[in-house]
Amino acid sequence: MRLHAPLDDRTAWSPVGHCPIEKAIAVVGSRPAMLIMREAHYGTRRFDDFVTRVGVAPATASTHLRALTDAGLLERQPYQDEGARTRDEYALSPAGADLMPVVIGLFSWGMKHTDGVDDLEFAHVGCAEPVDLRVACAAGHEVGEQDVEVRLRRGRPRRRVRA
Amino acid sequence: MRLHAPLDDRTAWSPVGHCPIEKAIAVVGSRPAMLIMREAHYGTRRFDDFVTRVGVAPATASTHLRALTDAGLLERQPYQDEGARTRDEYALSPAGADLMPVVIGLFSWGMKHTDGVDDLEFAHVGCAEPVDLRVACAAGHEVGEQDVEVRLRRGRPRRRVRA
DNA sequence: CAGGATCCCTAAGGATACTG
DNA sequence: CAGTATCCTTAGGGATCCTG
Repeated sequence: MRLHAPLDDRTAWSPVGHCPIEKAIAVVGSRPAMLIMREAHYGTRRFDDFVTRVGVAPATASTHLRALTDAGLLERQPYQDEGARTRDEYALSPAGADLMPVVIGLFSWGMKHTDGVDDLEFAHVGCAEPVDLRVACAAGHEVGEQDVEVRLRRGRPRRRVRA
Repeated sequence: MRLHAPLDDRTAWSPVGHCPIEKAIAVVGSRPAMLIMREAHYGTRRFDDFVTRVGVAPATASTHLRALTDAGLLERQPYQDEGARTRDEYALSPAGADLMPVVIGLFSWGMKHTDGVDDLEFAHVGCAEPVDLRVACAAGHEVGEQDVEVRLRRGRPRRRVRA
């Protein structure tokens, strides 16, 4: 990976404060937040399940579930078990689902580069073949670390998403 | 995303403690660590550049550069400017380069779902087309959040990487 | 320039207990 | 079950100063 001119002039340009990675980290950069998102991707929706399966204190779960909901990654949805009052569960929003590549990326990296007892993998439900991430350009070329550069976006500025 | 049987029995199975994502987070889960890895991908190699461009205190940079080196994501390489003594710089190791999908994933998510002034994108050096992540199976099918499941790996256990 | 050592300080998270 | 409230503890990180 490299930086395209004029970004490669690092005396003039620094990502500090205006980097999308920093902003993403501000939302899902903590351990509880990321693990809650993992669980949400695994289909977990209820408070107590998050507490148990993530392994955090209720207060921590509460804080982060709220923050992730406020940030738009989770959506509160009412449900009602028979004989019980209505409660809320936390479902993945579209923005939360968009985090899937990051979840898979961390998972794959951990499987490959850390030691452990895990023998897990992702699979395509349709054809049962293993699933992996690919980094590719719009022309379809698969690219490695050496073949990518960061550049200023051309043309019209991207559409702003209203909060 | 879903969990394949028997993993979907969450009373019997929990990822707590043996999840590759947890282990990945233990290494790059902090803000400074992830931003240092971002910088390493951008080509930054020298201590002071990390301090400046990540925006952390020297002590913090020192701590995390050491931890990332110990974890095998960075490699210390001696260099010598003319008239100065030899010093070390920190280069991306293969394991560090393997983190590229995560870096790109966080970047893309941040660009799409957070507000900001940034107009950056990744491009393929070869053909200048924009680069993005794709989630695909071995058969080549591109898959979305609904089409992925986590299952126990079949066949021979994966090769262990010696430390 | 490339760090190590110290101090300090705050925010994050665990434990526990309680409520609707 | 789904939280909230309170307390407590610690690790992370900033600031500052110092060294090779």
